[in-house]
Amino acid sequence: MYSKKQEEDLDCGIRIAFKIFGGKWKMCILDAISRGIVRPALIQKAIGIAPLRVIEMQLAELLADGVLEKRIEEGIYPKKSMYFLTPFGETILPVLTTIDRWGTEHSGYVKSRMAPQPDMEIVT
Amino acid sequence: MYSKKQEEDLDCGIRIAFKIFGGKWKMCILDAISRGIVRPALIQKAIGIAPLRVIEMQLAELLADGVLEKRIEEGIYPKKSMYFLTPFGETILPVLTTIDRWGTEHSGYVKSRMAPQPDMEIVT
DNA sequence: AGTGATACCGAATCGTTTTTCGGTTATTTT
DNA sequence: AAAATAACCGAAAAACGATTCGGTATCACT
Repeated sequence: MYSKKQEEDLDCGIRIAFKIFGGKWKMCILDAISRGIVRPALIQKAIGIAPLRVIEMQLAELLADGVLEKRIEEGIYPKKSMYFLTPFGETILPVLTTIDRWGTEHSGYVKSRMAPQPDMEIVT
Repeated sequence: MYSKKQEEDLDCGIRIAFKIFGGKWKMCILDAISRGIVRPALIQKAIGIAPLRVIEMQLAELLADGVLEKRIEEGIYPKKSMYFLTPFGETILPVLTTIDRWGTEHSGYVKSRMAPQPDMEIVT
C-alpha cells in the first residue's frame, strides 16, 4: 500500500470525473457490465488484452467508489462474484456512451494520423 | 525520446478517445481554449496547479494529434503563440461538456465518499 | 545594458498506475 | 484424490506520464 504524495484538486468537474472513471480499463469494464457481462473472468475475456489482476483491482476501486456493488451468488456454477452498477454507477453510462461514440466516429482519423510515427519501434 | 513498449488497441472507441484527450490536463486545456484563453502562460494561470512545462508538452501533443492549431501573431504585445481548436478539436467540446457536467453534478457525492480513507497518511 | 515577460526545449527524476508473478481458497468435475 | 475453474490477494517490477530544473531566444520597457 502507499499513499499519494501529490495533492489532487477536485474543484473541477473534469478532474472529479477522471478520478472516478479515468483508470485505463474502467470505462471498458463499465461497458461490459452494462452489457450484462458481470463476472470478473468474463469481463477479462471480453476486454481481451487486460490482465485479470488489473480487472480485479479496478473492480475493487469502482466498488470502493460506489460505482459498483458486488453480489456473491452461491447457487449456480461456475459460481461466485457478480458486479452490478449502483444508481450512482448508472449515471456514468450516458457519459460512457458519449465518449465511446466520439472515439468510434473518429477512429479513422486518429488511426490515419498515427501511421507516420518515426520514433516507433518496428519489429519485423 | 522513447517508444511505447505496450501495444495499444484502437479497436475500442473509449481507448481511442482516451488516447486523444486522456492526458491529465488535456481536457482542462481544451476547456480554457474554448473559453478564449489561448496563450500558454495564460492557460497555465487559468489552471493554476499544472506546471508550465506540462501545458507546453500537452499543447504539443494536441497539436500533433490535430486537435489544435498554432498561430504566431507578430503584431501585438505581449505577443507570441496562440492555440485554437481545429474542426476536429471542436468535435471534442460536446464530450468535454458532458464529462465536466457529470463531474460537477456528482462532486458532492465523490467528495463525501473520500473522507473516510483509512489508508491515508494523516500528518498532524 | 538590464530587467521582465513569453515561449519553448532537453534531460533527468519522481510518482503513480499497470502489469507480472506466485501464491490461497473454494467448489465442481473426473 | 486429482484436476480444473473461479475469485482474489500481496508484493515487486515495469512502464508510463507528470514534474522539476536549467537552459535558449526574442521582444518591450526602463
